[in-house]
Amino acid sequence: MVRKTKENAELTRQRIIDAARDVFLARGVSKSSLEHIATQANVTRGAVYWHFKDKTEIFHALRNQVFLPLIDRMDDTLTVESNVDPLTQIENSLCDTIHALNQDIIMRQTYEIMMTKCEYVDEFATVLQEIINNCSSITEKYQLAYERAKSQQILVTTHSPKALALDTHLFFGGLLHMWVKDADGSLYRHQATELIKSHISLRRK
Amino acid sequence: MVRKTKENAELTRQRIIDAARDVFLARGVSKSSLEHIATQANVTRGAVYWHFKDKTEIFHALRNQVFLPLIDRMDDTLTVESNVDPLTQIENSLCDTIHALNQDIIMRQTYEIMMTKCEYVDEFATVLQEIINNCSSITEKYQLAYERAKSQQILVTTHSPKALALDTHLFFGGLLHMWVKDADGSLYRHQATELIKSHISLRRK
DNA sequence: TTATATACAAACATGAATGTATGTAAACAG
DNA sequence: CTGTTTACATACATTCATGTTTGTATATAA
Repeated sequence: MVRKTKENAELTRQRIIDAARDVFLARGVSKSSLEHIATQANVTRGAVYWHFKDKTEIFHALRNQVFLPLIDRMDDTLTVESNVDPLTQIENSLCDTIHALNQDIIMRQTYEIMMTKCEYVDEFATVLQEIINNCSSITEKYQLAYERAKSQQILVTTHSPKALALDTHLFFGGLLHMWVKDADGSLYRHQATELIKSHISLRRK
Repeated sequence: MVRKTKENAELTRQRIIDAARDVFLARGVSKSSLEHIATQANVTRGAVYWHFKDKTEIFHALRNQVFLPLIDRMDDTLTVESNVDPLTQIENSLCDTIHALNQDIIMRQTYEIMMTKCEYVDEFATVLQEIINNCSSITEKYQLAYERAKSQQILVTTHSPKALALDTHLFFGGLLHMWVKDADGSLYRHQATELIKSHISLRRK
């Protein structure tokens, strides 16, 4: 009953990734065995080992499916020439991410895994560096936007675009962490966009 | 060669906790076996099981040794009647925490374990709730301080103390996360206090 | 001084998880 | 139509972690 067609094989590969997300979320990455994942995907470990070298490879596939598109998206809202002012651009970028988290279960679960169900040691330690690098590039985008805002004279004059960019990035990083941990939504999720707007309006002249 | 005196036993207990911190940091909590911890502490698993029920109990002992004093300390800087203005009080509270992180290896390592080397599932899931609760109470302290600042008319008038408190808390949460991840210190650690001062000065009238 | 509880070490039993090796039916190429 | 490769399932070997049990020397209480 084996030897599926190519498309069918790709489908089981995706099923394994989806299963891994569920299992990682429920048991944490390190306590998830490949047997758990295989069972959840209705296959055996044989199939898992056929498609992936080990758990780490599944983890990266899982992560990339969500984060690679996301980075592109943030770039879009921030760098594209648009008719909205730069401060609104930043605001939109942040709100857009929150909106995406609200809509997309997969994205939500993936974030939760990365932030509270994974230990960044050994083979996962490199991910931390990737995260740092991403943060730096995002902060630069913020800074550029704030500089545009400054030249348009809609920005407070007391602070440098760089300092404001870092502050915004740290604020949003913190918000994401609390958003994820606030599972019932009562503390942060329900007012996330308001917090963002408030944050941005604080630096509008 | 066994049966130490009471003080001596308490000493090995502490040695086990210290060993666990090292091992957790290097291998992550779930991949740390009690054998690893015992070896690092120069005892056998027998000693570990004598002092602790299981790994979870070591984890909590580890955590409490750092976080219980820390919470008290934050309360002190924020609530004590002092001669500095409330905005400076908040600033000092944040800077004080950063300063403590810089000075205290144990605190630094414990933070790192909690933020990047632990999976919050099963028995650790309750810790997440504790974290949320702590966050809420800290945010309240910020809010009270901002309200005092408002009544002293040193606060920007455009934003509510509550919104500012949340923004500050999210900023600082984000900063702590990046501080911990920025192991070589080049990106966030070296300018942490400046970022805090900049953050606070943004809301000074 | 002796009995008992303490503070461990050492041995044992069990259960999992991993990686690999082997088997196999069906897709696909020629 | 047939050989080969694909996409898995199954079986095997090994390692490792856990919890418990038992042993034991010594501090300590009575």
